[in-house]
Amino acid sequence: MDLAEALEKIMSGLSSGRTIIVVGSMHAHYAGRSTSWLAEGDRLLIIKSDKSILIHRPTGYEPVNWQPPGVVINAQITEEGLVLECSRKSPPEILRIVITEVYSAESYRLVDNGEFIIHAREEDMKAAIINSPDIVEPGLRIVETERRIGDEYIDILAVDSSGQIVIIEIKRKRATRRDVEQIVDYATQVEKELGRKPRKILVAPSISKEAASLSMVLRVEYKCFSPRLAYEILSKKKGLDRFL
Amino acid sequence: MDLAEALEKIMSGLSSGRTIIVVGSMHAHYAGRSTSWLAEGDRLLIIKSDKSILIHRPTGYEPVNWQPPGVVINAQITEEGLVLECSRKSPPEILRIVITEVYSAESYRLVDNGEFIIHAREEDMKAAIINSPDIVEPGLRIVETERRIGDEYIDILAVDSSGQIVIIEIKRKRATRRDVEQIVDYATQVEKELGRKPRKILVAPSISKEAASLSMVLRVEYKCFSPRLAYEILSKKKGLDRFL
DNA sequence: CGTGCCAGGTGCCGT
DNA sequence: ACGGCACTTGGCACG
Repeated sequence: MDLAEALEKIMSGLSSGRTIIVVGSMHAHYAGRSTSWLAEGDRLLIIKSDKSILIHRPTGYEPVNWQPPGVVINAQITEEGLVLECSRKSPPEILRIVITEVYSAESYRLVDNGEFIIHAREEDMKAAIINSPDIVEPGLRIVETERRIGDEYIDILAVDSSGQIVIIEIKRKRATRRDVEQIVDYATQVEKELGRKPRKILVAPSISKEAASLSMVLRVEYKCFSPRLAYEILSKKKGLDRFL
Repeated sequence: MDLAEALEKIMSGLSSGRTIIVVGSMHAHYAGRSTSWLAEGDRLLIIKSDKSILIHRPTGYEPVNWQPPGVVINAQITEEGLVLECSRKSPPEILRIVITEVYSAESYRLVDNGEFIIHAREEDMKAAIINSPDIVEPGLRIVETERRIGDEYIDILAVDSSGQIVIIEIKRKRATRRDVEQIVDYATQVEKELGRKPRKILVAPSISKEAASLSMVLRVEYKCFSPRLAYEILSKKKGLDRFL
């Protein structure tokens, strides 16, 4: 396809809020939070209807260059080729794309109001524990969630059957040494604020060897629980609720 | 476009290692590390030549659903529509895409050997400091980089003009409370291992108010330095080297 | 393979 | 705007 023709497709697509797909050979330069050069090659350029921009190579998950939604786009043909300058003010950054050959350039009016539901995340683990604290320990009572201590947040604050304060930190993946350190830091903050030494329970599907030995030293308890199991429990409960 | 025609485009594209772009109405279900449902809507489906898969909505940077490179793809037409089952074993997960309407389906043989160079990252800050330790403090001598302490890594280990050990932790962005805690943790490890209390210097373009007050308490020093400045210094040095 | 850590991370939510 | 934090984070380097 001709560069001039492609420019027209892009301009009309931009003005009508369509999603534009250009397949072609291009190079790009980015300057902003970082600085990058992308040499010539065949790529997929996507300009979405919210003016977010993606340059995808023919492999891999990530775009090689991009701009977030809402950039200002300036398009023109120069002796270099079809030049797109995509810039924004905060943070100040610019992506300059030079398209030298166009294999395809089309725009589409895409209507997407489809709901997106995601489960089996940390949020589900939290919900399941709030719903049934016994998952962590029999007799546990939830006091507060997302409690702010200083600048940080504690997933769940609870009280055990003997009346002692319990800090619960939830991780959806294998708990690391850092996670153990984090909950200890929370405990220090809580003790400073409430004047009582809390118990510390790390809830995660597994725990690394290093984290396990550190947790012994720092008196952090570990309870095995997974996002998948949490989701199953919640689904079952929801199913029952429908019956009752 | 007809679903059967689109299926043929996809199959031939897959067998010849092309990058496939389908624009159409679809819904999807993902199960694996998490679980998600995506209701019907207009989207952009990309199957790259390495068999990575991306479903992009008409807005935003991120794909709504995806699969990393190397999945096994099964495509067929059922009464639901054009069904793509993309699965992999480790971790076990599957993305099931049902395309009900196709606006466009094309495949392209993309050749992309273009180099990608990126600068002004943490790596550049480290390189600049190793090259000219005076940036951090006059008289500083680098001892070791990426020193492993336990399971963790210290960016730079150095010795100051008075012979005291210095731990340097580099951050490309504003230093947070957590960064201060991290370097203190490193210092504890170093003291345990080397038997001497090290100085702790946090190098970052800026520091949050909370982090600054915490650094006072925990005796963490702060030195202002940015990835951009590091990159400029390195570029200048490289330019000089060419002359000498 | 797991383990740690950076990333132009992005996105969400809160002050 | 800054701050904290999860994410199917992805990506890389290293033991």
